[in-house]
Amino acid sequence: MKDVAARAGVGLKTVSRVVNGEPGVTPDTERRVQEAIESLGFRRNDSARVLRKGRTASIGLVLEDLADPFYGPLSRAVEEVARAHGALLINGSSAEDPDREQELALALCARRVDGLIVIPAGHDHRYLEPEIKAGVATVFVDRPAGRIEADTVMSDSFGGARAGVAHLIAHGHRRIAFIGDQPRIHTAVERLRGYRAAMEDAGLEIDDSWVSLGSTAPERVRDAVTSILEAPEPVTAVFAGNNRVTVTVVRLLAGREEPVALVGFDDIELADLLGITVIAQDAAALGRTAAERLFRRLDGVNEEPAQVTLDTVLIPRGSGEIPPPA
Amino acid sequence: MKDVAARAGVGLKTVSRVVNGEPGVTPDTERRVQEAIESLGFRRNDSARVLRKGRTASIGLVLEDLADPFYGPLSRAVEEVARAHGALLINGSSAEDPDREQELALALCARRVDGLIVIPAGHDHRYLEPEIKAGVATVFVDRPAGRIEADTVMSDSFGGARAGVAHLIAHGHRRIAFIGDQPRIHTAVERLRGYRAAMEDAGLEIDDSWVSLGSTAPERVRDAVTSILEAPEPVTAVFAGNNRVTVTVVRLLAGREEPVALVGFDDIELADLLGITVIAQDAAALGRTAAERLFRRLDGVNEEPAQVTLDTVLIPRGSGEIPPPA
DNA sequence: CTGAAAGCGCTAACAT
DNA sequence: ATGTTAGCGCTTTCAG
Repeated sequence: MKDVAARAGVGLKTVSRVVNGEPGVTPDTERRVQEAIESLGFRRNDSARVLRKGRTASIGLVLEDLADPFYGPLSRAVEEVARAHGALLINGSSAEDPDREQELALALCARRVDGLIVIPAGHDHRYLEPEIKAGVATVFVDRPAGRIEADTVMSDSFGGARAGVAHLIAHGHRRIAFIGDQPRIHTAVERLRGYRAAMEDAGLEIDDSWVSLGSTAPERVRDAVTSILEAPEPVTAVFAGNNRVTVTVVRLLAGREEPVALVGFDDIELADLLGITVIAQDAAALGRTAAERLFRRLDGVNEEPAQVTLDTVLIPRGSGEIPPPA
Repeated sequence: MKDVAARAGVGLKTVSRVVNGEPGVTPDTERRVQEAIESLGFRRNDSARVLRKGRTASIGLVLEDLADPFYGPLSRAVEEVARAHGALLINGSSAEDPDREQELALALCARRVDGLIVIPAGHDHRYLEPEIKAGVATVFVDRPAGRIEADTVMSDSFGGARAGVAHLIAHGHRRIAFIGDQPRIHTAVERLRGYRAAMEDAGLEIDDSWVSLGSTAPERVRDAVTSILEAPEPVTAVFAGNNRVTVTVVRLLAGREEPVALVGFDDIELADLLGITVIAQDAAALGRTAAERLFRRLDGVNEEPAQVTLDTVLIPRGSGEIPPPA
């Protein structure tokens, strides 16, 4: 910038004005400055600008796994909103590890992102308190924040699971398994709660052996489902707690003789062709809503932290409408 | 930091040393400084650090669509490598728009990312020349750079498509359609070239009506496939140019009486269950290789820009082994 | 309309 | 082992 000023024969501030499109520069000087910029290949150093202005025009997104198809549309929606506000997106995966989540979130804060969208892996977010106090707008998505008050945007896991299980019950099932993610994950527990509620609504007893929470690794899910289906009095239907579980269960059921009904939480690509009935949540809406909340805060709106819950939709495609064997 | 120094009763540099884990500080003073840091809730401002050090410990990733499942594993692999090098990932989608690609890439450069990984949307990357000269390590992935010399990591689109089409021919097909992405996309053209080569290898003539390049929007693909299949002498097999095309074609073929063979470029989740034969590329390896190259450059290795090509794998699952009607 | 000087928070280089 | 000084490249403030 100094060089540009020298070359154009003007003061530093004038260059700054031109670069930022501020008023108060003669068209003529502006042209000279532009020429100098071109010929020097100058490009403003945003780091310095940030240091001075205090705002980075970037937001951080901490998610669980960049490669999980569920987060694709979510990230994209966040990006879209960020872009509309002239902000860039910095993101990383926590891999479901609370320490890594914290490390990432704090690294983003050290970069002075203006805001933070977090899909929590851990249950204690007090480490973010100083940052939030220091002005980093923060919104939690998909799962609630732990031990702090903060904006949260989630899907209705409880209601969705309840509706899904009720659907199976309506189709005649009485013995229904629930295979979910690890119990430390909030949505897993909520969905299990929904399952229990639906069973209770119908006056059905749950056998403990029908319920299995744990890693979504294919082997674990396979073992769980197999042992449930191979019991003396096997279940006739399975409710799968999320997209990864569903995929594994579908593979498993495909190899069996007797049909087993299935409803899965989360929609999956090509689920229509495979006839998989699902409870779909709108990942893009989740991201969009969170990002919009974030930028509203950045624009100075000062409301109480709120919990927003988005509805899920039951999409019947066949697997959930299979009746129990006669 | 100043405040911390004051509170701990030490000099500025001592605090800096503690914060950065540099040697030359008594355990005792270190403790005092740590206490001051804690009680003040201090966190280093990386913007200032960047300004001073010239390195941001962050890299930019410009891809085409954050939500495309193909880019999930790729981004994740890049993130993994970045993380191993202590760098953060800033990313954005070009939405296949060259102007947006440029805007994004330059915005990232203005943030002074150390390196840039670009999945090109455009064909002229001379706009990056000053940046590269200024030291921004740059690697192109999935498609080649336009009008500049640069590292490039790609899958073998030509060879993959050729093998896929040869597979169909080996199963008896003579009339094979090619449905691909827009002709301005390098991989689309390469795959078409592979198709032509395989046909020529087998001494087969191609009817122009069998080939259709264009948007991957479901409507466009549907129209293209329908018109090809409804011709007087329809094709007996389809080669789909990428994951999005494949998905639409599968949906379409599912609704038909007479079986049509299909091989698709790119693997898809659940393709195994649907029995879709594909040419799989290793998206994670693409990202990993690119990122590793990038960091090798950042570590000062100075080699000539190279073009790396990764092999694809044919995965037979049924759809590609359907023989033509007798 | 334009410019000079101060300083954002940090680190490198050089004292002490 | 610790402190002091200068300056990274920009914007803000205030003076011309």
